[in-house]
Amino acid sequence: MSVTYKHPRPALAVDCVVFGLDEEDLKVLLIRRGVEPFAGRWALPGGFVHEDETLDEAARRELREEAGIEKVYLEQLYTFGAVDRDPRERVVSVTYYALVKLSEHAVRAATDAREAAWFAIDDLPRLAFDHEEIVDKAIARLRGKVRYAPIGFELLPKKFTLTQLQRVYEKVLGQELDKRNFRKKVAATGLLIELDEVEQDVAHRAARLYTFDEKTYRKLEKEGFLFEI
Amino acid sequence: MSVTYKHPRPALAVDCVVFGLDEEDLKVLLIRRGVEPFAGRWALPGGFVHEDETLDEAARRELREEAGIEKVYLEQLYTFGAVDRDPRERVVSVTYYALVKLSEHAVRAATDAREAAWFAIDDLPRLAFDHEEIVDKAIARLRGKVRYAPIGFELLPKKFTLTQLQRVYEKVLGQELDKRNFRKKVAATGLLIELDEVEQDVAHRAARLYTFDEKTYRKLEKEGFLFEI
DNA sequence: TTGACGTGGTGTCGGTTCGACACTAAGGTT
DNA sequence: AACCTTAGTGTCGAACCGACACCACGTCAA
Repeated sequence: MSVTYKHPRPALAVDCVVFGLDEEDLKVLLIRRGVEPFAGRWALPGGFVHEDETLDEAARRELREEAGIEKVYLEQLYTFGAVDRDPRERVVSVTYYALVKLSEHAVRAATDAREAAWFAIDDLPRLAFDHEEIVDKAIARLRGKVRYAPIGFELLPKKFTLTQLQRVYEKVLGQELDKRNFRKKVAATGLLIELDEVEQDVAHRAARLYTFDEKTYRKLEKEGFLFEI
Repeated sequence: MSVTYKHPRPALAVDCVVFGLDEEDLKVLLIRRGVEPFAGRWALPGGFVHEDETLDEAARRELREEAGIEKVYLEQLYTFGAVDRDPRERVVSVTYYALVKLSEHAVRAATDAREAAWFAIDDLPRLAFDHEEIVDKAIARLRGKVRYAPIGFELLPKKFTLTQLQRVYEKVLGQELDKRNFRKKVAATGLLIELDEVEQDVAHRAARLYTFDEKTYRKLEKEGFLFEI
C-alpha cells in the first residue's frame, strides 16, 4: 500500500529528550542506532508519527516502544525543520522532553534488540542527526522551567527528603544552593506535605520524608499563582 | 507532477500569530478565508511548508505573501497536531508568533484579493480551525516572555517615549503599572539610551525619546544576564 | 498675555525579601 | 563511649519592592 500526494511532504517524526536523576548526575536516555544513517551512534528515542495519533501520543508511544517508559511528565519542546537534518530525505521532527523518576523506572534496557543507556548531561557522546542541538534546547528549557514551575518533583520518588529535592535543583541549575535558604523557600511555597516518616537504612541520622501537594498546586495554578526557587 | 510515499504523511503547515500595538490595544492580524473549509471566517496567516525551505523561512514567506510583513521579530510557538484539526485531511501546523511595529508596518491590507485586518485580542471574531487555541497560546507565551526578555521594544518604533513603553507592558500584561516604579526599573536595566530629542506635534509638554540599546543587550545576553519588569 | 489644561518627570519611606553565615541534634558505626 | 555523617534550625544587614503626590513644561483658548 502506498499514498500519492500532489506536492512533496516532509516526513514527520517525534524525538524525546528523557531526563532522569540518579545519585550523581542529571542524565539523558539515549538509544544506539542499529541502522544507517549514523549506525552505531547514540540518538534520542523517537520515530515517525502515525496517521491516526496526535503528536503527544506518538511521543508516548515511542517512549513505550523504545524504552519501556510510561506515565511520565512530557512536554513539547520545539520543532526542528532544517531541510537537510536527515541525510536520507526531509524529516521534520517535533521534539519533546520527559522527566522520569529513575528510582521507579528501571527503564527496560534493550527492546527490539536495541541498546539503551543513560548519559550524564555534561558527558554525552556524539549524537546522530541534529540531536545534540535538541538536547541543548531541552536543557535550556528545563533550566528555565524549573524556576517557576514545580517540575523538580517529577524527577524524584513520591516520598523524598529535602536534601534530595535540593540536589535536584542543584543538578538541574548546575549551581550549589544554600541549605537553609533553600528550605525556607520551599517551605514558603506551601506545596510540600511533611510526612510522619523518615528515610530508612541510612548510616546516619535519618531525614524526614515529604511529598508534593498536588491538590494545592492545582488550585494555585488555576488562580494564576506564583512560584520561585 | 505528484509524489508517492509508502506511508501516509500529514501535510505540514505554518501559521503565525502577528501582534501589533496601536493607540488603544494589543491586536492580532487576521486574514479572511476565501475558500472552504471555513470560507468567510477569519484565520491566522499561514500556509503549507515548501519542500526546500525551513520552517522559519516558511513562516516568513507566508507573512510576506499574505500580509506584506517583513523583518519582524519571529519565534516558534508550538506545534499543533490534533488528528482532525483540519476537516479535509490531516494537517500538522507549526505555529509562530511575530511582533511588528504597527507604526512602521502599515500592513498591506489585501494581497491576493484577501482581506486582512487587525483585531483587539479581547475582541476577536470566531476563528477557523483551532486558531483560537493557537492565539490563546501565543498570548500566554507573550505574557510570559515579556517579563524576562526585552521584547516589548519590538512593538514600538525605534524611538519611543517612556510612556509608550509603559503602555506596551500594560497592554501585554493586562494590568496597570506605577509610573515612577516602572521608570526606575527600566532605568535600572541600563538598556535604554536617552536621546537628545523629544516627541513632535503633541498638544502638551513633549516627552523625551529613548531607544533600545541592542549592543549592550546582546553583550548581557551572552553572559547569562537577568532582566525583569 | 495669561490662565487653564494635559502630560512629563521626579524621590522617599516602610515592608519584604534576599543571601550570607555556623552550630547543635540525631542516629549509626566502631 | 567516642566518632562520624547528615539533619535541622535563626539572625542580621542589604537590596529590592510597591505605594504614594507634586511641580515642570508646552499648547491652546480666552
